[in-house]
Amino acid sequence: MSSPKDITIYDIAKELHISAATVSRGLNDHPAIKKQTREKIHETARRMGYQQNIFASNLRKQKTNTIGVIIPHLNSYFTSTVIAGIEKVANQSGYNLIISQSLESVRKERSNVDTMFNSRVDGLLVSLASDTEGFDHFEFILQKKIPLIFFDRVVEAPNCSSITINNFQAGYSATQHLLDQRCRRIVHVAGNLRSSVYDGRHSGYKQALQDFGLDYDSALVLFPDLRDPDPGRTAHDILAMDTLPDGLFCVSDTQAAAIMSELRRAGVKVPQQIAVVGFNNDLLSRVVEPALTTVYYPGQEMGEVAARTLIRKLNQEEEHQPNNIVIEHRLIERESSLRN
Amino acid sequence: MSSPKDITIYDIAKELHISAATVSRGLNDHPAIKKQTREKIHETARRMGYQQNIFASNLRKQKTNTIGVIIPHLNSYFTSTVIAGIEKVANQSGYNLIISQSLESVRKERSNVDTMFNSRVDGLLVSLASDTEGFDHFEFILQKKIPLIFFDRVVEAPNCSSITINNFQAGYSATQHLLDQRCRRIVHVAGNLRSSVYDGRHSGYKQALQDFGLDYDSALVLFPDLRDPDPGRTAHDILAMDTLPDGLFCVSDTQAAAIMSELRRAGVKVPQQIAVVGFNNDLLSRVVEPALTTVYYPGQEMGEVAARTLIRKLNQEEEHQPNNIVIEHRLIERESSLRN
DNA sequence: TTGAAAGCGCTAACAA
DNA sequence: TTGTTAGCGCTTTCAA
Repeated sequence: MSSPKDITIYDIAKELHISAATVSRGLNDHPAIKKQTREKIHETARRMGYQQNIFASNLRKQKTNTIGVIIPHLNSYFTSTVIAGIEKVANQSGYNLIISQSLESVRKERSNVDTMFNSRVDGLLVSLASDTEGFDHFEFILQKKIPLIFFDRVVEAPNCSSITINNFQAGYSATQHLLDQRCRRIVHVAGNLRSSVYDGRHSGYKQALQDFGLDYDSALVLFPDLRDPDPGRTAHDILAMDTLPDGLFCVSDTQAAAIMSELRRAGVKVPQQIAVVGFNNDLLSRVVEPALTTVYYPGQEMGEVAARTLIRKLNQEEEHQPNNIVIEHRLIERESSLRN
Repeated sequence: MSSPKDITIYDIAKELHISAATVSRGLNDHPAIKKQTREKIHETARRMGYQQNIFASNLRKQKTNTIGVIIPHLNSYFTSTVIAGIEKVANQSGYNLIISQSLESVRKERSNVDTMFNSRVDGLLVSLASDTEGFDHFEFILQKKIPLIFFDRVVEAPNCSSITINNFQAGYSATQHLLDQRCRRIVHVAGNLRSSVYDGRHSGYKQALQDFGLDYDSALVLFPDLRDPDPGRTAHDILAMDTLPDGLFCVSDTQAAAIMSELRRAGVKVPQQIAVVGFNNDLLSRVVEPALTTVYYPGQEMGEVAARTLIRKLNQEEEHQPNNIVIEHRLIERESSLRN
């Protein structure tokens, strides 16, 4: 774990002919310690190369100053901005992070929760795997009174706050945008409807059609496997439809971009024949051709809000009224859907 | 940190009328414990909802079973495959991970190293920020005898193994490929030359030109800020050149894709007028149009090898002969550079 | 303003 | 095969 002999507070105490308790207080800037003593302690600690032993401290304090973060995938622009936001707030408040990915699998998620628990995280920030159903693998976390907050992909749970966008509204306005562009046969490339975000977007799609007086046609809703997406097949499915659709609303930019690229390879004109809307404002949405219309929502802010909410709860700053915080989203119109 | 009263080995011991030491041994499957006792211990532990207190264990064992990983950015396909590889091997061997990003800044990297040290990681896996020069902020890690291994973006350091690809060769063959495609005026969009990977790729580019009998022209080598890339400006710089180049070798796919998209927007034909080669085989390299020729190297494997090497060292399985492991790379030819 | 002392939960040397 | 015991390094109560 480290070199033969680490410096402890006892070494400092001996050096200064004071007690270890005083050294401990001095290092933690306890107000009862004389300023002069405190400074001497700090200086000696620095000189001797002292490093606190967090384990001893944690063991004693019954607190780890660590926040666990469980996310479906590291591998996206959105996720990495969320984490940057969490990290920023956490570091400001003296918390460390343990991050792990569920890779969209409940099984892995379950084991992640266990690991987090064993690491005695003070609190947990979770965005669910897309095939997670139910809440049972979090029950014991709540029983142990470990604060738990969901973000983005959430689940209704007693006593848990959540940070989301209004996915229904986002799906609604994405679809409405396509309708405004004179699309009448709109394919929705959906995600697992067990997942709150995909369910919301799908419902929004449905409602927008209905409000426009169009029938919902389940043949137009596709469910590719998000864990192992094969945009080639999805594109193929679309091309094989009796009547080609004229609009495409995908739950992610990566899906949208990949499918769009396949469609164009097959000679389909975007947006003239098929207008395309993605989701997330991923980096690639600006790079593909045509640039993707997409729904933007601020990952960094979502991360910051989630972390701040958790830390407030950890500090008991307020009665833990669990509440649902909704972050703003925005449709960004680009060439992939503009037909005028 | 958890509910009022956690179950400890003493509770189990009392329940079974045996000693805490026996419980500890039983839980750790110590061979000296009778099978029957061991099973009884495990079962009681499960029944009572026992969870090990890692801090007490770490404190006692002077070992954390944790590996620290410092990387420039979470936000790329390559990085996330590397981490998946590290995670796989680490979990198999019972190690946990602490991950943090330097965001391409030495300052943040330095503080990450400190945090890792304070968390008493058993070993450290590092890919350097692009502006890192020198090695001083790792000195104390080595002094404390914490095994340190670099991967991808490495630095010459005493007693440290490293896992890389041959960036010189990769840069060489990317450039050679462009020369084969009849490019004679090849722009290199480089990275900070302090960084091993970018330096290697740049040298390879240089050497390939020279071997082909072309002069190296520093006006053709651009250095965009990787932390805040503005491909618009880089593209603009290229378009403003007296003679337009006919080839483009970028140190990353994201750069290549973004610049290519700008160039095409300005009416440049790719690959006919300018052939483009990227690096990393990022997800987007297959999605952009035309698909990007790129250099592939296996992130997952790099991660696995790095983790395996570190764990071997931690287990002292072999004399720590520091060595340089080189992973294979491969040029993937796609439409963005094929002019025939 | 400081010190003495107990104990957080676990592991391992030594003893039986 | 199991138990006794000490101690990892720190914080905090109580006392001075």
